[in-house]
Amino acid sequence: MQATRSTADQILDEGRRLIMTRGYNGFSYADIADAIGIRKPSIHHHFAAKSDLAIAVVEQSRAIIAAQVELLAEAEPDASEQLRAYAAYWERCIADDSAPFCVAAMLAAELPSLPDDLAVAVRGHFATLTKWLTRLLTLGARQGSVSLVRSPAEEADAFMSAIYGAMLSARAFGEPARFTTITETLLSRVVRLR
Amino acid sequence: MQATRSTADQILDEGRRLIMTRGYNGFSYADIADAIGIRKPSIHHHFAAKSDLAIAVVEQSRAIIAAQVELLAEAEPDASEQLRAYAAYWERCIADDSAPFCVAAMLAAELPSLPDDLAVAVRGHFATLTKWLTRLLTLGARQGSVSLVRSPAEEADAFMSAIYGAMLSARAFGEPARFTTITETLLSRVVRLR
DNA sequence: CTCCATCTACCTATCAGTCGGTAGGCTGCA
DNA sequence: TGCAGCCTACCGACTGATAGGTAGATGGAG
Repeated sequence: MQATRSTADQILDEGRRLIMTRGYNGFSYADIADAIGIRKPSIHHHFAAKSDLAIAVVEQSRAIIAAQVELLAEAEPDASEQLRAYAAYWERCIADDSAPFCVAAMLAAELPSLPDDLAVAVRGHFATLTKWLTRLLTLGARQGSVSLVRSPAEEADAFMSAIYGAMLSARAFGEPARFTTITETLLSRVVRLR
Repeated sequence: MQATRSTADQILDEGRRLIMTRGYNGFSYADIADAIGIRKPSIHHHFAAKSDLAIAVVEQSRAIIAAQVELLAEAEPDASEQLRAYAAYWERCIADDSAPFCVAAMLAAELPSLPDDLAVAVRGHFATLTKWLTRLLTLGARQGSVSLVRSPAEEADAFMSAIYGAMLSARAFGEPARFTTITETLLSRVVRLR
């Protein structure tokens, strides 16, 4: 274990930050080079093409989310609480500005202009996320802790959309707190009182 | 009235199309020049800077929406029906690919990297839209056609977020129909049955 | 003659990416 | 022990393409 992060990891971190704030078309290798104090060609040594870096960022995000989801399922058997925890996770990220936007959501908006292989990775995230949410809502309906007016799959899509829309609103108004208000409104419609 | 659109209008139209599909950082004056068959510097004659063009696109969109909203209020006094009509408007746009994404939503995602004057115009759209939706939901609650669990302002934010999130989902999955499914789920939660 | 839209020609800055090369660490072998 | 051979990480200098933007000439319409 080394004290400082590896160069590849630093590039990955800065790449994630830039994609979240400016989007794929809004940053360059020069930005990353300046930020971490190396020269531009050195980045190509670690990530041959810009799309390779973006794909690595997306895949890393997916791995982190998958791990979080698994951890969450073990720690909290109640589906509605898992739903809350998912929203709370994004709340924290947006409030402390560590992740003011979901990487995949940002890239989804830019999808029509992205390289094909990157687009595939982005679509993969959405497929995985809706699958998980669908399972979660199905479980919640069985447990009686969430109330659905539509099929679990349709409600999962609507829930995910609302979360990502809330991120957009928070950014549009420059008010991170807006995310919290919106998701609370959302949850108060879906989660059954006990 | 002339048979063909003015060059400025053609530039505006192509600019709107490009912002919707690729975002502000995803297109150039060269793209527009190619699309409408003029040289690049001719665009500068009509819109001095790229940000001026984008601002014009946003302002035009806001004017169109304002006119539509006014027309809608006259034609349909029921708030829940106006809400449905608003969703139906976007459904049509996304289904026929004439406007697969809201210009302001796309720009909102890119906000941190936009020129200041453009950012102001974008934020203006969101302020106007939430104000209208808040009024509409207040009216709906009074009429008894919509059911709110939170304040009209909070519900308006949540509704708007859900609509924009639905656009993102439709794009992420490459399925325009997804927008319809999601907004129907949304409306079924808000609009009271009679 | 004037004005306006458009043009050609050009600018500087930056883009992603390539090239040849170097510094230094590790490995295996004599 | 010493050294050859290879490796990773990084560099300066560069490429062709493209970015947004400018200057000044041209040509047609009122």
